Amino acid sequence: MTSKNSARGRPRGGSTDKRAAMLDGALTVFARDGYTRASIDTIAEAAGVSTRTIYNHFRGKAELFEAVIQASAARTAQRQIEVIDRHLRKVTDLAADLIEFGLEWASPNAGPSEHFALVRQINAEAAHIPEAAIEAWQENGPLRVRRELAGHLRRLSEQGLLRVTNTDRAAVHLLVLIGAWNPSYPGAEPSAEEITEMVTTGVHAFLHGYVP
Amino acid sequence: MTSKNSARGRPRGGSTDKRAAMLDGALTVFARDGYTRASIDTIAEAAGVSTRTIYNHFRGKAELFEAVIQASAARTAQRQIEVIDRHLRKVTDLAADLIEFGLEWASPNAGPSEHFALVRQINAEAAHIPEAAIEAWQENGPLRVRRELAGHLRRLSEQGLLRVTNTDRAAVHLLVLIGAWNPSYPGAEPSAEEITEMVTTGVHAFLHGYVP
DNA sequence: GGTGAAGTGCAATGAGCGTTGTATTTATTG
DNA sequence: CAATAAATACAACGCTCATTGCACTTCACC
Repeated sequence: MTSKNSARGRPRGGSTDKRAAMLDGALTVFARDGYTRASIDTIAEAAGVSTRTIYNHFRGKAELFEAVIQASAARTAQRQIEVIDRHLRKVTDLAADLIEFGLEWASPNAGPSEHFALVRQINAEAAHIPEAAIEAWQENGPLRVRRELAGHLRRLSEQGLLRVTNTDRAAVHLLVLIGAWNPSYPGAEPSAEEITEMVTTGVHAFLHGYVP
Repeated sequence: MTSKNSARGRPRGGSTDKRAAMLDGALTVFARDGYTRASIDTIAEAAGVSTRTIYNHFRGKAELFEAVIQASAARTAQRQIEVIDRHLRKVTDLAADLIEFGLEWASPNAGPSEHFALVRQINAEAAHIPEAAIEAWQENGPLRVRRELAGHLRRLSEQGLLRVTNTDRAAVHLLVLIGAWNPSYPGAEPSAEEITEMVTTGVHAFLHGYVP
């Protein structure tokens, strides 16, 4: 959401939601331009704050970047876990429920697409990010989500609906299958029909495989 | 150094393998540091040439980057297609052959790991690369490889060993399954045992799925 | 041996950017 | 209203880096 100060005026004075605005603006710029290309001036403008305020809240660009990573990962993981629980808590028709889950999972409104652009930046920049920050991000983000999904798969397996030995591996397989679409070029967003086709074929492959 | 004269247009004064050296060095630096962070001086040092020579061969940093992308994609696609054909031309035991294919596919000696680091850089930088360059890369690289794999899957389907309706989709599914491992953090290379487990479970999921 | 293109070393230019200091302005609080 | 903390505008420093020009060297080939 945009803060009370975003468009044209000059925000002044003491308010503490500046931090959220800075994290939001920095997410936008870091996701689009990457760490090195993103400039503090651009981030400050996107956040509606002055560059000096950024340095009053964070020790520097690197610390801001790590804060953005943690914040975006936590928020996205939260939303993704909600999607997982909503569709897999009570399963009546396994294939249908998995497809509905996949559709909401792959639809862009589930999580901000900026977050996934940021993930691409992290994957590219991983060698220049402190290992502790990477591990914290993995733990509070992808790994946490994956464990949640793995738990549901284990339960479904105990109910006899699935045959899973390695639940973590199965969770990874399901996630990559419902997210596997052929991009004409990176950055192109799939259409609604492409998402539907991707999810249905992915779920079908996850359930039955390709052997007759 | 070894002076190698090829039949291609030969320059008068110096040796022509300077260009290959520049592309190699630039690949190393671009893959590790990314486009923005990589400096021309670092690339020149890695290639064993002077910075001025780089500007005598390429109009600038951007053109060098695009040349590196095309060269690395073409070379890697060539090797990957060889791996595909070698293992899938004659299939005796489908599961065993797919596993052997996946093992060589996922082993780092198949293609230089620098190439995949470069791909991560491309995915992150895609918004700042001319669309024509992205499309050329896709066409001569990933899409070409994927079509080759899809052709084999179609043949196997016609032989009754597989049941594939959308061959391109199936190729994507196979590739993501044999490459789906849980990274503790990006950049960590999987061990030989982890690769084996990843490939075998991936092939098994591709063939049979997770439903009893 | 001479020639000319390719390669090299050096220096300089110019722009962009992270970061900091300082004086000023605003909003909150007692 | 006064005091205080937060936010801002402005300017400056220092550094990195892409790019270019120029003189010089090297090497293949006539």
